Amino acid sequence: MKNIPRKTVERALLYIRTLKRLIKAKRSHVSSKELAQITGLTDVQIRKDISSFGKVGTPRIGYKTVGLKNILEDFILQRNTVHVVLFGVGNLGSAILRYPEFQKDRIKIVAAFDKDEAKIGKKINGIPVFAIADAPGIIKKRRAVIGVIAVPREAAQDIADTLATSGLKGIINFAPTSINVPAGIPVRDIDFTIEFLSLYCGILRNHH
Amino acid sequence: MKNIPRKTVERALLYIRTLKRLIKAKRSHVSSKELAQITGLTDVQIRKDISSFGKVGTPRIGYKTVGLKNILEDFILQRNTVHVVLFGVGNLGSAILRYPEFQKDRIKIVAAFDKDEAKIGKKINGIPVFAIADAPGIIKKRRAVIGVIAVPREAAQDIADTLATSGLKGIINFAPTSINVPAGIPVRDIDFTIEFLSLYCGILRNHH
DNA sequence: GGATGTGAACGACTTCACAGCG
DNA sequence: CGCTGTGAAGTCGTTCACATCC
Repeated sequence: MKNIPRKTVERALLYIRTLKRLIKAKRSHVSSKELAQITGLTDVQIRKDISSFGKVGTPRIGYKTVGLKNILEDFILQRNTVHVVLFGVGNLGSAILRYPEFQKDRIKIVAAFDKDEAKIGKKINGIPVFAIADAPGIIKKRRAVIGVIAVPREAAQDIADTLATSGLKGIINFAPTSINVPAGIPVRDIDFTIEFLSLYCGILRNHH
Repeated sequence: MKNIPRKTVERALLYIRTLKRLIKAKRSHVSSKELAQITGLTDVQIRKDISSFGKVGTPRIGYKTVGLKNILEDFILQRNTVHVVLFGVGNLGSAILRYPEFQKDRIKIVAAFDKDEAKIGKKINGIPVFAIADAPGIIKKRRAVIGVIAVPREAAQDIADTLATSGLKGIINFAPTSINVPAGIPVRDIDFTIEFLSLYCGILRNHH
């Protein structure tokens, strides 16, 4: 099988989620057109995406919901559970620790870290909070793969340095700043300010 | 001036943020190369982006930090403050209400809404919480432009319908589901699960 | 006939190579 | 020279048109 483009992977995760819902609703088949309606994409795009995983649909009938879900999950996620650690148990960090959708999707936050003595030793939503100095050991012991940065901007780079040397394979960065990490460790920035402002710019442009 | 591509706009917001920091550090000029280092982009990309706003740099010297910041802000944001309303004062919603970076960047959350009677009438970080039924009136009175959906998945579509008929011009959707809105209202999905899993997929792929 | 699957055209964005200028 | 600015080439992703199959 060829290399799947990143965008296709992202949409595939969306298809998996949609298929789960359809399966729960006892639907045995679904067409690309219906998937398009639900996801807000086009039917061609969906067929193109799915075709990268092989010929799995049947003309005139569509895709088997269960079969397609399994194919996508096997190929994309390999049925693993993703172990995650989080840095920064502030407002945003706590909200992430309590985010209810992760368990359903094989994401497990296995530890949190903060510099605040008052928080260390506590549990939030069952997840223990440790001192930052303990991070490397716990990351290895709990087989964490992804690190989440939810600390204030000023502290982000320090944390990123810690992460990079602890064996984590990827970073989600909520801090509103670019962080420097060694090549080979992918970073996903989730920057609320940028999202809000760029949406606003788009609105301004459309109204001339 | 031509139409600025969306990606360029997003990066321009990043440049503005970086320039502010440089200005605070009393730097009068900066080269595309240095901006590239700080932001993690390439210098060519930065010159290309900036050139869409006119010829503002001087060869051999670089860009004037203050001048460039003003040009970008004027063109992109038009020096407005963006008024935002938020739906869903749960863990994530509360964290967004308390997010400290918004004020610095001309984003102002002017009201929040929740269906929970216990929360209505309270203030969080100075932002009042109202009943959802009050949304259309308050959105108009406070000139809100963007609505944020931070409610559970099941409630997201209902809220989206409310938003669309209240005169809001754009939506930020944190709920892990696609929402249907009338054409002409742009939606930005910020989907934690998708971000985590697609990062993980990329990691899996790179390690074969 | 009505759906999937796909090479080809198209479009958007990035990178390259180099012109221009202080 | 060193840095900006930019047309051209290249890359990536989407859309189209149509062949294919039950």
